[in-house]
Amino acid sequence: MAELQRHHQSDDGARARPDDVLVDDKKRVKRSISDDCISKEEDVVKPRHKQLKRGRFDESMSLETPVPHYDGRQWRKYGQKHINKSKHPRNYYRCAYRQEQGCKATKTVQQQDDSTGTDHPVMFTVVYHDQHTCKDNNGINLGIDDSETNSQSSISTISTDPYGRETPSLDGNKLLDKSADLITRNSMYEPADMTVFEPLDLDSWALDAFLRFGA
DNA sequence: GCGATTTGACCCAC
DNA sequence: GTGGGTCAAATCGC
Repeated sequence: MAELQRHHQSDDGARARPDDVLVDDKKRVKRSISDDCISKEEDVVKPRHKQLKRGRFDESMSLETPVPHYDGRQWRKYGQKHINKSKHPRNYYRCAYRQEQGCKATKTVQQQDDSTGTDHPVMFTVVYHDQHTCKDNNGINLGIDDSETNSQSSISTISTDPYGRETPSLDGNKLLDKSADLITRNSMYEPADMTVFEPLDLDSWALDAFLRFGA
């Protein structure tokens, strides 16, 4: 179904973009300009954010979950990338409150290659980077620092459990809704077999996610 | 119309 | 040189 929709969309997209060539041309022009006059362009166009790559993150935690989106946070997708030797693309999400509150939390979600069989629920590897420094809409700090009480409060505030179908009390939780919904439907009655790969250096944010999935 | 998502390009670490 | 994380314009959907 999702596949059909995707095809449908891409078909639509192909049809609905009579100016594809134009767009490409624009991009090409833009690129060639920047190639030709790099320094000049950089003066005019706002400089690209410094892109820090590997080793950027001080903290990260990975886990396997059939419901990568139900972690009680609001995430905004900012990228998708096909990863070498991996069947499925990796999706990149950052905290929805990044702009408002400067929350640096990000996560990557990648479907596992061997999870496409009918016997097992679709499993995703979710890697969380950095910690939430944001507060949710209720002004409750979803971030870390005070570990126990904080994780408690966030759990009680956002009683999210894919199996209980209680989602965060954010009516505008459109973020990630469709895919999350799909994924959840696919797997909501399956046991969540969670594996934490890293030593459990559980800050509350990690603990929060961990508890949420019924570790 | 606005906000979210998609997607190709860019850029840096390895 | 390659892989992978991020950006940002274009597009989509409500």
